[in-house]
Amino acid sequence: MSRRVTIKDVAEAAGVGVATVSRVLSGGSASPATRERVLAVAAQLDYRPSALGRNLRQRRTGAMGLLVPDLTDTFYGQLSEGVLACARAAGEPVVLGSTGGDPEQEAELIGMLLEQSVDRLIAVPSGDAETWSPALRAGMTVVFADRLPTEPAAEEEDGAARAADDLLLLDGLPPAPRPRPLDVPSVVADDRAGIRTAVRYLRGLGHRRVAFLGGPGHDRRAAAFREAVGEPVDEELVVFGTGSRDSAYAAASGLFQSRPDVSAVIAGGNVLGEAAVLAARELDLRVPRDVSLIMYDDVPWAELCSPPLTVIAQPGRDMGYRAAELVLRSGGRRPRGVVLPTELIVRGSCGPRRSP
Amino acid sequence: MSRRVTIKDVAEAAGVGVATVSRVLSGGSASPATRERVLAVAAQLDYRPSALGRNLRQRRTGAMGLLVPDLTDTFYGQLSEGVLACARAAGEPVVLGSTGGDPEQEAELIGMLLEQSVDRLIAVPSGDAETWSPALRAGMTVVFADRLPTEPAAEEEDGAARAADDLLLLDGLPPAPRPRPLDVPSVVADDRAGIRTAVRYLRGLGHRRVAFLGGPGHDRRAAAFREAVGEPVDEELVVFGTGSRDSAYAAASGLFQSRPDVSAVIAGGNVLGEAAVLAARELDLRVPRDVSLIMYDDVPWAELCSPPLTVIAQPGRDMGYRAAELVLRSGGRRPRGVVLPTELIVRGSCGPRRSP
DNA sequence: AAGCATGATGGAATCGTTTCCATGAGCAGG
DNA sequence: CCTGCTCATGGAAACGATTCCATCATGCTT
Repeated sequence: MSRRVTIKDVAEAAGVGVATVSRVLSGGSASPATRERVLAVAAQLDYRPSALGRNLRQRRTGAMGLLVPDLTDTFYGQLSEGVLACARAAGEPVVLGSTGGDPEQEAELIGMLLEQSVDRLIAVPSGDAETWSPALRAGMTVVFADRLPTEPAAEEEDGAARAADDLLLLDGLPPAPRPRPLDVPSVVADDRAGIRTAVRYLRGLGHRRVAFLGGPGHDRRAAAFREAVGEPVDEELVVFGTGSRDSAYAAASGLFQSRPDVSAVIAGGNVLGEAAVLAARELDLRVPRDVSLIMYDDVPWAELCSPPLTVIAQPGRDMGYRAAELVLRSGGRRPRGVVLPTELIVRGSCGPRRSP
Repeated sequence: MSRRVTIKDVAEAAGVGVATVSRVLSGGSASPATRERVLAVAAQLDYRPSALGRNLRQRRTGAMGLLVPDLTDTFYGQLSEGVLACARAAGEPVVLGSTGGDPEQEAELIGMLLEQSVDRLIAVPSGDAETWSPALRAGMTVVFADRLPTEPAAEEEDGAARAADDLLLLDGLPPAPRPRPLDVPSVVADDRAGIRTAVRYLRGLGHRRVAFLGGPGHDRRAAAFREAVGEPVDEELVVFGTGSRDSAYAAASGLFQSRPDVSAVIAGGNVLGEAAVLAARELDLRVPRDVSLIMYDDVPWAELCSPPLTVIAQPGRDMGYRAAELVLRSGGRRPRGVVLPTELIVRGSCGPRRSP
């Protein structure tokens, strides 16, 4: 097989120095005549610059990293598509990793990216600030999407509303700046508004016992839930799975069995929603007759369900795209956080509370 | 910020040459004393070898490429998870691209991977042999998953059964070897068996007019369908969408409207299945009373549908994992093609044909 | 004891690009 | 006509690893 065509070959064939070829190809200054000749020769030789040489010289990979918990989760599929779209537009490759929601795997993947000199990363974080400090210390430009790292046991200041507070609302006034543990931009959904709308909607249907079914990384949503419910919430009504489908199912099933008085459930993610539907069916609870259900993520199959699922839609694709934009525009000032709006899409999985 | 620790730093700190450090770190020979000292110094300095230098020297990226049509499609999410799992086990990064099912984008992404010197690629191909020849000419190790590239208008030899023929059946005798246009290993599902089982099952329920609803890359499945049906099949009953959800919906809706006599449909992928359910509902066709439905891919939400969908399950995750294994074991002899078994999972979307 | 084999070791070349710097040509102003 | 400036240009260094090869020490054989 023939050797790869290098810049040197082009230089020789065009009768110029390698420096000139490099300049022409990367838009530096050169006389029109030379430029044309070099371009012609390069095209004729089918020369493709090797990213390897460039990367080494510039001490960085062009690539951006992408870390998601699970590609099987449609929402992360959407988010990834957004990132990929933006990356393609920018001509950058994307190095993908799936953490399985496990901080340890996440840390390992971060190490791998570091070794690859990937210096831009979009992540749906699973670990805490400690997991992320190596990346930040190494000077990586990180943007979090969908979630923020769990805060390392910070003393509560004023309760639930805290975590969501210090983000620049997309179309609101910037709230008083308060230092965050990690100074990393993020792109997340407006969980407070989303959950509030959902809770109000359920309240309007007469539901008093509303439960929240969450997974890893849904702390902010749970907090928003507590806040929206207002009165001190029965903590038995906030249950968490660990991320796997099995554990989500167990959590949902456990909730339904231990608390038959809940008449409505908000699921913090589509995997949880799926589990809730399955668990309800298994326990002969009819949706929405016996229990109303609202789930996060407007995945395509929400409409196929029986009944079609009422959802809190968050723009997964946009989220990925904007996160990628943010990570690309690493120079200059950029907003600390972007909050994307959610939308309650009412379908058929919620009904009025039946009087017991 | 402090400079990156290089192999030279380690060498100096340990009082040895860089060559020795390199040898120690990559398992070459060295005296126990030196080895220990180097290791200690490296650990203390928190030295991480840069992939950049290594890659340039070895003229290849460690990374493996992964090209799928659409991450929003749960099946490709599963497949990707499989690839990622294997890659992680091998300690290799994965560069991801989403082609949108568009040969042009695919070609572009191949070019990008070539530029990155990614020399191992797992792909769900969208283009034909011509799209793929640059990659192969450049010496890339390619493994196709889920599909084979569309054959460039080869003259038919013996009709439908052809494409599926020259693959080494996983647990069968190797059929007579016949040259294929592209000599690329592949991992695909046993579509012939899968479709045959599905068709027989529907036949058993009394259905005579069975239609096939396909998308891009489902040619082999369509061929298997024609073969399974046996008698020369009404070509109006084999309809194709172009890959988008809209086009899938249009195809399904068109089929139902133009041919009210079809009593059962086999969808070649979960996006098509979804479209079929939606279209049927829109046209007030009840599943399975008015029309029976079998769809490819046992995605989690198949069970949530109303009624739960009978599916042809193919092991997406395994498919990805095995493809990755194949691409890693690029040295030595490896099977030309691996065919993974499918399984008909009967749920509730098929019923007996109603006498008209 | 001399010669030879073996194994550890370090210097230097190499990979393909970008970029710094020196050089030389061309041109305008004095 | 000379000086100084601009601009195109090419040589060479740098990036950080691997790997070839020469060197040297050690131990064993004859």
